[in-house]
Amino acid sequence: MTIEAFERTLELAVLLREEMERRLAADGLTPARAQVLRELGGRGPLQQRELAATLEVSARNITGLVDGLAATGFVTREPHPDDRRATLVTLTARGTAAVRAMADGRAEAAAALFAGLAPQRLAAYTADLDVLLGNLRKA
Amino acid sequence: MTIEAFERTLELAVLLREEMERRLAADGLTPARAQVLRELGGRGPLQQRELAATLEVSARNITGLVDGLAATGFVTREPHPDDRRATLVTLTARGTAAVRAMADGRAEAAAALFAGLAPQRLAAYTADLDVLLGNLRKA
DNA sequence: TATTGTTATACTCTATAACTATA
DNA sequence: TATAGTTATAGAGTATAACAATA
Repeated sequence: MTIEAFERTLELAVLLREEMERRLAADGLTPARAQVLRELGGRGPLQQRELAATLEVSARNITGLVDGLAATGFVTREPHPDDRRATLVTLTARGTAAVRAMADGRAEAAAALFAGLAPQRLAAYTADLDVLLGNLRKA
Repeated sequence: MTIEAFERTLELAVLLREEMERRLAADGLTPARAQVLRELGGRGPLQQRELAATLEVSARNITGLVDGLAATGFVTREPHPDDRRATLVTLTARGTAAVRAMADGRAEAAAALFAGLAPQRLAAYTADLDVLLGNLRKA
């Protein structure tokens, strides 16, 4: 019964997304803006051009996301030292704290999600996901 | 390593959502509009009020979704026989065909997703998801 | 008075196209 | 000429609040 498993997988995806959005909203963030912060947290200051390429999104869209993050104090636009056309999107102290809080929240959510699943089952589940991810990437 | 399993689960959720959206877009539908069609397909004509309650979304939002579906020929607004305030959102022939196509597409996507997973693994995976769903609903 | 659905307004995410400043 | 980012414009999903028609 692949349909049964499929429906359940979709439901998990929906609930998980809602849960993550709730957590972000509590920090004053949206999913798209949070993704920008995560990139900056992992790679340091980035040009908008680089953010657009990484998130696979239009340059216009990045302008809006950075506008929002700047207005709420998570990032600043700094001049690029070598290219006066470019800006370097840079985390503020608040932005850095948010990145850390998101990572902590993720670990906490992970522990809560898999609570009560025996280590063997967890390992089997992870291996199964690899198969599914492989199938999805082929399609 | 719950984090590992968690990240993989999130990635599956994202890829699955993208895949489903691609399929819907090919039929000229968006996820929110498709959800309206699915409800109508399963339950017959519904008042907008009922759709709002089912999708857990504002009445204003339903107005917009039904506007879009009506403009693209998937549904019509029929007068409610007993209540002149209400409208009955009703599938057209095109809407009915889209519901059927979506169900077929879902079965096909399910088969493709779980290809290569032995029946025992599939059953174990489904059981594991039950645990995860239970944990999520508690939170 | 309460309910159904609309108009008014607003915010977020997304896109393409035209434009400015700089390379 | 090409690139970085903006303004202009548009569509989709979401929300609250005010309002008209009807119960």
